[in-house]
Amino acid sequence: MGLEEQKRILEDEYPELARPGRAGEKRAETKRLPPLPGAEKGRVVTRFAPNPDFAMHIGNARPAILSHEYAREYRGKMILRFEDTDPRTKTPIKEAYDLIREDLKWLGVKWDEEHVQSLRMEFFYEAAREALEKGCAYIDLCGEAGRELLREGKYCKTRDNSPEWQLGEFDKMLSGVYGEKEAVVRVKTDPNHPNPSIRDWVALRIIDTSKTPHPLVGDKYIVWPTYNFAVTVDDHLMGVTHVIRAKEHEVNTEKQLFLYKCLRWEPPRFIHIGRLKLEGFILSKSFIRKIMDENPGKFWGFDDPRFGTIAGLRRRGITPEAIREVILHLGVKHTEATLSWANLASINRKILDARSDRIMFVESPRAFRVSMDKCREASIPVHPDRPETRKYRICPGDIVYLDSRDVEESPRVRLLGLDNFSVEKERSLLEMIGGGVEYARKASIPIIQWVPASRAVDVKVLKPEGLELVESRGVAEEAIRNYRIGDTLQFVRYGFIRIDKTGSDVTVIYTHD
RNA sequence: GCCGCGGUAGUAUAGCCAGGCCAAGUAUGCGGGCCUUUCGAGCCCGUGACCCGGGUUCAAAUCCCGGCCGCGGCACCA
Repeated sequence: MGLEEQKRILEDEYPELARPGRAGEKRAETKRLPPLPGAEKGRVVTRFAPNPDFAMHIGNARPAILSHEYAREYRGKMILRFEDTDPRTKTPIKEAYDLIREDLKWLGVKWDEEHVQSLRMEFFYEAAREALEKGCAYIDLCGEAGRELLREGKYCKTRDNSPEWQLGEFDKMLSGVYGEKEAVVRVKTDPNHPNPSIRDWVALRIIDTSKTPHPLVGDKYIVWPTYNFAVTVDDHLMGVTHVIRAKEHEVNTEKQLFLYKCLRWEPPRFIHIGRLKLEGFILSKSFIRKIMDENPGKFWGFDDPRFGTIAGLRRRGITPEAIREVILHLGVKHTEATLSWANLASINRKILDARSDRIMFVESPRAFRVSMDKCREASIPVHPDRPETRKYRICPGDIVYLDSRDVEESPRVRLLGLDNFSVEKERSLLEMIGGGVEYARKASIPIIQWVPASRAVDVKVLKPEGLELVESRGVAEEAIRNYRIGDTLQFVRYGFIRIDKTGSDVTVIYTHD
């Protein structure tokens, strides 16, 4: 069926669809998120609560983007809260606070409020006193034995002491009377709960910050809230209505509900989503740390394009729009999802296509002398959707570079924007045969990219493949110098790339085809 | 081992709560075609799935039970 016929049928049968549309418009109608349970317009408060001990990866981006999207959809607000209450085993990294802020901004996630838990310690102490006073929590002075007792469904006898005693002991904890592991605040749940970790879970513990100082507050505090306690208190204090977090928190939700109930706080709605993996990429913090340690010099840092970190994807040329679209498409499903690279690349390609200028790049270049009757001007479109072109004056005897594979595959080629030639490999000669683009089409002569030798720039292409970075070299039109680090381009018939380094030669990272 | 959650095409997702309009929609992938001075984009056509077994019902992807498989959790981590 010819195009005209297709158009006619479309217009006859579906006139409402026949209006010319652009790719962007189609994407605008991306699927909507399912409604938030119990949400009221203007009263939704969500939060994204990362631990600043590492850069963000695409898995963390999921709750961040969903929290933002829902807040926006319901005209509510979103809170960014750094959960840095463990200076001992998950020590926060000072730089990570900014890295996360940067990544979020880049992803288009805008937050309305920001808090840092290590700067809110008084609130946690206050809440602890309230819990102690109301009999929702107690001080466990049994040390290691306390945990053992709970494992057997029993508990430390201090559980039954009066609120006055509890408050008194809490002050002693704060003033440094007890060392690590000697005293701990527990929330009363059910000492016989089938899940032992839920039995009277720990709300605050002592961390000797003279040994393991906190990057923000040093050794100012020794009594630190645990994740579950800090989260519950802050979600309540900040009026969070909807918590969207990974499903590894399901048990935590159950723990937290005991506190909400005892303190008569209204709990938010909890939505648990599955973890997200990206095909062919490593996301795990610990694994990234490990391979970086084991292979000094091999990786570039958090933003290595071989990692599934936000910074890595950015450096590779993935757009925030594509990440957002993919994540919204995933929705709030409970199951684990493995994002296929092909899918991400496809969405990204459509976005990049519109905004990436075209440059001719030749991999493994081979020089050919042009043989023709007179000088000619070649016009290379900067972008197929726009009229601008780059002009090259090519004269008999000039040298051009062609991809050696292209000349292997065909005895005749059309140099894009110039003319048709027959290839004489032995003499490294291109003999003009003319005939225009119509002839090239009809005769199935491949239209290939080429680079004038007099105006070629050396280019190094780095292609991430698993844990390797495959390097190849070639030449590109000198027009590549018009672009800066961070710009994306399409190398004609090669793929999309992002400029990573400029200098005497140019280093680019291969994004995808 | 113990607790919890889930299983729709190669991948991802819609539908499941409120059973029929679902011989299952969409994206991507794959095959074919159109268009095009790129093997890109766009357009058209095609391909391909309800984990298995029982039950309830006039009717089940949807509800119930069992099995299998997958995932999460079982910290004084977040």
